[in-house]
Amino acid sequence: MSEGLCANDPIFDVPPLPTDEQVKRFGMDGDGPYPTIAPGAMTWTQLDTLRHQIAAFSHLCEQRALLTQQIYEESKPGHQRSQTLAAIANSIGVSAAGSQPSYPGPVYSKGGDGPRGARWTPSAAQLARLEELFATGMGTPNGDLRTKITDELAKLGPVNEANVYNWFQNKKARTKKKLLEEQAAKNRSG
Amino acid sequence: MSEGLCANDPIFDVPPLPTDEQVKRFGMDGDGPYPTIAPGAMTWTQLDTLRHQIAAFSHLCEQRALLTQQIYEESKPGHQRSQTLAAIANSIGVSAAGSQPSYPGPVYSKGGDGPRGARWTPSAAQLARLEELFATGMGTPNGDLRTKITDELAKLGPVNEANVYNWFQNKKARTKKKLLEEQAAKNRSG
DNA sequence: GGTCTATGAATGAAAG
DNA sequence: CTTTCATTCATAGACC
Repeated sequence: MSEGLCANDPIFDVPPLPTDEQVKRFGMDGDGPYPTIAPGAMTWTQLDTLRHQIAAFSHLCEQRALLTQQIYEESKPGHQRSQTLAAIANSIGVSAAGSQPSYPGPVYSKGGDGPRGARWTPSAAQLARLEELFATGMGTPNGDLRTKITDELAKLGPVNEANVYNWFQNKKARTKKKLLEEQAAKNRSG
Repeated sequence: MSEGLCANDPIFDVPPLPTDEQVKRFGMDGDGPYPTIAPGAMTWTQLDTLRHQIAAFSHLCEQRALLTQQIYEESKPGHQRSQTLAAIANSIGVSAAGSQPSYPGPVYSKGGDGPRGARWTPSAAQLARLEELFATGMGTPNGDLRTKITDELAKLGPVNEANVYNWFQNKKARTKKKLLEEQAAKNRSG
């Protein structure tokens, strides 16, 4: 049951869910075919529903991806009908990793105002992955985790750890700020 | 912990997960902050990871839905490609047209339909007050001060905190830029 | 229909 | 983590 979980090659591992055998032995909350052992713990139905939920979202995402691609393709001038999975995968993920990461050399040490380096712009695929990770509730990653994420993103285009760090910092700060502003706005209106 | 589950109007209902209190009383599998009671049952980490995974899928689905809608709308009449489409496509990793934005687009309008999200235009009275505040040497206001200013300006017309924040940011940057240009011009001539 | 300019907004990076 | 800076994108309005 635990193999359908990581549809998207997650950064962190998902511990395997308990097997049916384990559940049978130790029980959920007794609403299933198995005996009650730990009342108050997650029930069998809940666990099963979670699995379904994930499967459903996964399926939805997949379908929407196909649909989106199809609509997009047909909206182009000389559109081609057929769209292979490989092509879709290509459009979503693998873009040619281009040139150098181009992290602006720290400017502080320079006496005058030297020209700053060009700033990093996440590729579409990189942004998608970052958003996904953020949606997951992940905070600013540090240490090995950040390195791991950077490595993964590097397969999708130029990037370095500082970029990843900054992105999460900014994302978090701006999400929070937006929240506070909304609260203030609510006070104003109501 | 149990409220974040059904972010996207799920296909089927999810029974509430056990509350933290329940978990505390009856325990998961001991990898969390709570005592082990039912070894073999789902662990705290597993539960949490499931929630995160669902959140991520949910986010992806949401973005893809927006994209689909945008593409559809813009396939009508002679609509020009909007920044919104590019931004969303960008965020979920679908490569938008041949145009390479090279810069992630902002999203003015959050919703798909309804009045197109128009950008704020300060009323004459608001602008006067803003200029007045800026003339006192005030920098970009934050926190309570920004809320206070926003409240005051709100009496003169529609405005929100982000508008105030942006106005000061832009005002400062462009004032500074103008100064530098004047100096440069002076150096050239003199 | 154009393009030009002023300006609101977004965001990576850096400073505090 | 919070605040600020620098740069860029995108749009409204003026004018042609």
